[in-house]
Amino acid sequence: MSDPLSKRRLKMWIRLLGVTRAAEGELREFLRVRHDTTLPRFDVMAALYRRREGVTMSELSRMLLVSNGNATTVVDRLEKDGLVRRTPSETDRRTVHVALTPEGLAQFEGLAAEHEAEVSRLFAGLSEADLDSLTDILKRMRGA
Amino acid sequence: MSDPLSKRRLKMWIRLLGVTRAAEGELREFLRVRHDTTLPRFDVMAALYRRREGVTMSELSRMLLVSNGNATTVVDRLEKDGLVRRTPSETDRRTVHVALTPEGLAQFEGLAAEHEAEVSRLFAGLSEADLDSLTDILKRMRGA
DNA sequence: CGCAATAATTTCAAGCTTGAAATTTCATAC
DNA sequence: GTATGAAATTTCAAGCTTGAAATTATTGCG
Repeated sequence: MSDPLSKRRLKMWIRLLGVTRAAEGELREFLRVRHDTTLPRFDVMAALYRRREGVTMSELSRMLLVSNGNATTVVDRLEKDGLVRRTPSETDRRTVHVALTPEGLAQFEGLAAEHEAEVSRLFAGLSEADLDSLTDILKRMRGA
Repeated sequence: MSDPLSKRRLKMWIRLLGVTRAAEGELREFLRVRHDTTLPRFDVMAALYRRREGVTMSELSRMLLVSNGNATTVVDRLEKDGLVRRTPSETDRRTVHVALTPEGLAQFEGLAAEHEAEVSRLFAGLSEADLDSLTDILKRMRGA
């Protein structure tokens, strides 16, 4: 199992983790300093922005790859701040729909463009060709 | 700022985060189920394994890209379990050296090969050529 | 129908993580 | 040599995260 290919995959994973953590750190600081918010809050709002009609708690945690309990607490805090709203489902009383409030939508729209610019700045070293091959590889990694 | 290249970089980042989180989730489960440990504990032990002579707390948190306070608490727990040891520096009384104990070393060596195999399994879809271009791109992302 | 299995969500304890403040020690510039 | 600033570590409060247990609701099988 410790063939050269396996070792290379391990080195790649360590490198990948380093790049991701460094970028997350920069984005976290950006969100904190410039917008007084956090990465998990941003992630939830971005997911709700993409699905304007709202999602269930389970869908939300699947989208973000976090546990149900985690989604609950982040949504709790956003709801207390008036940025998202829970609505009980009409057809299934176990289910809850979450969506951005108008305030949440407004805040996110004020954030999104700057966030995109920050991400673009972080990865300014990547050309179109880099993005082509990287995207191709990432797609195949996800499937594996 | 919202040119097509910027949008592509953002999509790539979201995809990258997805791949990383999915892999982290699998590794976390692997460590929990098969070795009764966690990702941050593993990360610390792996860093100390690479630097067998020991590192300072500051070096450790720089290596892992975590805050000093975080390194302190993870090392606290590992020390309580007898897997790492703190030693005061002889030349600078502010500084502390951390290193694996013999027990820590033995445990990590029992873990390392299986961990590598698991990582390799997770990224089995990547060929040598993929690793070439991916490594090249990741190197340039880190510098940016 | 009745009930067992499944599903959606929340709750909970434990651990992780950050960023800021506090503590102790060292370096250096007068 | 003394004070001022910088550095290494820990502490702390707050928030994040997990995984398991608890709760409530639905489904489907007999």
